[in-house]
Amino acid sequence: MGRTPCCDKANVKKGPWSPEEDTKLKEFIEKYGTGGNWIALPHKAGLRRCGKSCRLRWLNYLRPNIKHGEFSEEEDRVICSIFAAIGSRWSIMASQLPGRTDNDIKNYWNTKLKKKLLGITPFQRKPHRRNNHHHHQNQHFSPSPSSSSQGAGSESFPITSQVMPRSTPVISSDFFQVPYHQYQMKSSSNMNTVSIIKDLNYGYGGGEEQMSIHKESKLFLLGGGCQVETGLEYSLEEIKQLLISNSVCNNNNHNLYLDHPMANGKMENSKLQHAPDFRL
DNA sequence: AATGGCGTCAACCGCAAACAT
DNA sequence: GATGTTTGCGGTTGACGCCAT
Repeated sequence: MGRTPCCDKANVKKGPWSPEEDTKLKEFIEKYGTGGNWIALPHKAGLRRCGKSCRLRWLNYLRPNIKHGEFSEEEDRVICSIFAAIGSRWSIMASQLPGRTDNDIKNYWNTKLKKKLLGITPFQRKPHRRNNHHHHQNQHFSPSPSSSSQGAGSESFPITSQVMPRSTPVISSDFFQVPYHQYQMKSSSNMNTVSIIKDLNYGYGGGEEQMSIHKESKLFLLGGGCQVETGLEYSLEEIKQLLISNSVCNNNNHNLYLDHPMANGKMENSKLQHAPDFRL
């Protein structure tokens, strides 16, 4: 029994959206809303598109108040902070950055910010001009020599309050796989710190709360059955070191992952299964 | 001028969680 | 509680444009 397809793949259009399709989708949603059902929406709106595709187009591009163009240093900091704390949780980052989408942030991280942090200078090129129906999107990050390593070692990254609801036990990126339970991010009175609180209500029932921690990088707090709060302050230099060390692991085809009940059986996560044994 | 390499970004894919029945 | 459906997420891919040769 296979997975039921979300749409009739033979009859849906794929690839870039035309301005006409954009208009149709936008007008339909503005008029009727999504109706709580993306799967049915394209048919109602007269679009030959998969519901998922419509949703993505709306969320990443058409919905109001989407911010395109260069990221500010403040936004860089937020992204770095969250990445250092919990890894590639793009949607959480997006929730911290009004107008930014997870896709945007992911692209920005993968193409620019990561390199920027590692000291690779990716910004010599002039910004691209995209093709016709994407002309409106690119005001690329303009290279700013001062933005890459300025303040390294002394600056830390502020972040505002956010509860993080998801419970996937392993996160990954091409740089990292780091563990987390469910955490709450708190801003402290000192806006330059990020606090992450482990959610006590979230548990795997075993009482075995041991986790492997990247000690040097202040990556995570340990539970041991009680709530622990740790103020995390990441400097650019620390994040850079983190990237480098994980990059090394990555090059050796090792991934970092947690020593945790979910990782030791219950979890049938392909990422875990493929992760070679490399425990911190 | 031609073209191959590379960077960027929108969009797709597959998986797991959340929700509905 | 079991099963089916939809949504949300993160990783990956393909198309496109710029740049160097």
